[in-house]
Amino acid sequence: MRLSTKGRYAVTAMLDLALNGQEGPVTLSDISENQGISLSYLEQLFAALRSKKLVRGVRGPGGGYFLGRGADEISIADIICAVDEWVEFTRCRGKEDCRGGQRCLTHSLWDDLSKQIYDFLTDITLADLVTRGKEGFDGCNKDSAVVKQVENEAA
Amino acid sequence: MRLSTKGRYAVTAMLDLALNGQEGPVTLSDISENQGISLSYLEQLFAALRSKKLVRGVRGPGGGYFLGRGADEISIADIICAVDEWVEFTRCRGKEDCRGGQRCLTHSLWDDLSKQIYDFLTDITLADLVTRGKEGFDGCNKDSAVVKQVENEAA
DNA sequence: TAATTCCTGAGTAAATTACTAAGGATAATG
DNA sequence: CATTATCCTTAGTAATTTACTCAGGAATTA
Repeated sequence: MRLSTKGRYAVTAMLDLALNGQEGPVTLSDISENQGISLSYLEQLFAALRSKKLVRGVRGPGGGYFLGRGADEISIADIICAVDEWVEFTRCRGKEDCRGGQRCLTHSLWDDLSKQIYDFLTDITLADLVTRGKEGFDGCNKDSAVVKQVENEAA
Repeated sequence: MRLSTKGRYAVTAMLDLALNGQEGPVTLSDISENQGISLSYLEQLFAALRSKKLVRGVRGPGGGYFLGRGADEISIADIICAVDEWVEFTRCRGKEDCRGGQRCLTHSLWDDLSKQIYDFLTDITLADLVTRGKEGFDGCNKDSAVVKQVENEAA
């Protein structure tokens, strides 16, 4: 699994789509303005999302983007995989021999963790985020992991 | 949360340390050879790990690295945070006003997800990986998330 | 003293990120 | 039918990050 800022841009844009796409298509210009992402970069991201059928574009005036399927059928892992190339890390899978020992074990452990993260993000859908967000959210100054981290480093 | 190949190198190296550091320090040369990571890059990574007290270096012949504390007290999040700078993504936290609505909500949702991922990786320790790995592992050809993904794309 | 290891810093090629620019394709609207 | 709004495509690129090479210095053991 790979989770970079590129993936975040994609998830954020998809969230915007899930929130605003109820009564008609959402234009990239809207998302660009709402989320502070450049239009061209969005177009690049949406080319990838489109190719994985995660969004559907409608051309012409009044057009824009819809989610490609229900928000409850789109996982965070789907989105991240669409825009972040899945880079294979270990070298011992497939045809290469594993030298029967140490090296293989470490790599297997990594693979195991990688799968856990993937499964975790597969279980979270856009709909989940929207629902949870609308239920119990205390706004922008919420004690997020980011804030927590900054505080840790200050101490 | 950010999870790049750099973070993977660090986690893999720490796993190597957890597995091999039982009876004495492990040299970076060993890890370099075991995991196929260049020595200089390891030194760069270990400078970061050392500054966060996740490893302890012993100089001179017979020296090497130890884990800075018990493998059950080092989480994957600890490791990744040590080497991957934590980049703040949203712009509406702190002093900026949230324009009371849409933009803030999307960003909050992202923060929430970010926290979930962070908490998830905080709960997994090096010791967990080692234990789980030694218990029920079926080797290198295990059905990892990576393989699953490749299969999905082929279909 | 010599060897071995950690430790530090400078420099760098390759890849990735995030963007600008320029335009074509499609569809709604006056 | 001409205009306009949007998606869609391609090319290029500055800034950053990744992963590395090189060149040494510092501490410790033998």
